Amino acid sequence: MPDRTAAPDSTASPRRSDATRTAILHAARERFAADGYERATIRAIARDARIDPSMVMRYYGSKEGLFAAAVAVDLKLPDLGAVPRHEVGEALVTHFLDLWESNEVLTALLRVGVTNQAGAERVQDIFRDQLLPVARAVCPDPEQVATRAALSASQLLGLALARYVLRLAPAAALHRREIVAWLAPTVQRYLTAPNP
Amino acid sequence: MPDRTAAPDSTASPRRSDATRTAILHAARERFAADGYERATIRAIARDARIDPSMVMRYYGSKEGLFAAAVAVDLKLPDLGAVPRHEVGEALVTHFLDLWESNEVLTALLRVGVTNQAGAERVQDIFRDQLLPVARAVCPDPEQVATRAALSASQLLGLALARYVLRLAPAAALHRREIVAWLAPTVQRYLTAPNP
DNA sequence: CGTCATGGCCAACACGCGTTGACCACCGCG
DNA sequence: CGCGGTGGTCAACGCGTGTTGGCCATGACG
Repeated sequence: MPDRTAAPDSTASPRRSDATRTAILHAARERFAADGYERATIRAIARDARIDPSMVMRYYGSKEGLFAAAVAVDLKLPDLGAVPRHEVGEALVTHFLDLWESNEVLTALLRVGVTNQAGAERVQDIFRDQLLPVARAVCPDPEQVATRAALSASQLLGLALARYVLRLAPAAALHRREIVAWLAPTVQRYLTAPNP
Repeated sequence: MPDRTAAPDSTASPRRSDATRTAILHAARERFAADGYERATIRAIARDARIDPSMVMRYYGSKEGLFAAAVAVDLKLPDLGAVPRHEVGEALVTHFLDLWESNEVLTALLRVGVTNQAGAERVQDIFRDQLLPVARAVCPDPEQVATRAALSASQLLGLALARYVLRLAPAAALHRREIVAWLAPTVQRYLTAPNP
């Protein structure tokens, strides 16, 4: 039996069950995003995908396995080295806004990361493997890259938290361009300002 | 039966059970902070408090009632009107750092607020009743108070999220004075800068 | 046509949960 | 002394959970 827990892409013959697999993943992302890890039950996910709960176990092994497959996310961050230096803040903020609004996988990741140890580690991985390298391309002092990337992450995650998860009314009411106007200078300073 | 669900302080005769009540609240805050709402079981909280689970029900009615009692929090925010205008950012950041590090109740509130509807509403209440009025004392344009307070909250919550909940390594490693040095100008700008 | 892997459903298991109500021990007041 | 309220334990209930294994349909292939 080949390892079919990954996304049904790339090489090799497509199976008849690929539609079911993606339906499960889709429903899982929705439920994890809406309910968090514990309250997103396999039974509910299976109901959304119109299949039997035991199929989820067959294809993903366990609830943890399903979660891991559901939040395997590529942020597709732009190469900040190719962006004018004084626009990196704006580039990052707009990119993250696009991500949050196009895809519920980030909401799922954040919700689960807050409650679940495995989820938190997933967030740490993404920070280390995807955000850190991008920050490295733009930070002045290599020793400060981690700090500056973490500060940027704190502001970007904090806005997503207030806006998409906690739904603080004024944060949810902000227009996209307002968010960019306020946050871009902050991230810009965190990443490129010479000094604290 | 008088309403004894609140903290055992203020007027009226202290009961013999007050020690148990506070022990339950203490254990509840620890568990909610460490595990979130769903995984913080009444049984585990009772075990920590060395009593029977049914006592929790007697004193707090239900798990929801226990949570409400456990996260009734007063941020004790300083009067920003009495602070030099160019120091309000620093004052807020240091105050919040004190809060997060002295008291696990904020961690509990954040963890539960992310997973639980009632928890999210609690955070909204605190934002509206405690942070908004303080921001009003320092914001230039009254129409922008809510926006500016929400932006400040996003940065403060975001740092707490990265540092105390997700435990991103570089955010957890930051020294207190570094956090103040980086975040104070951000919050200062959100609250008092004339323009986006 | 037979056969066998594949996709899918159903029924059940063991477990932990929030919650309930019956029961006991003690202390203070009449 | 008696007795009622207060603080506390114990055992159980009903429910929903993740997970398991057995059974059926179907379609590709020899």
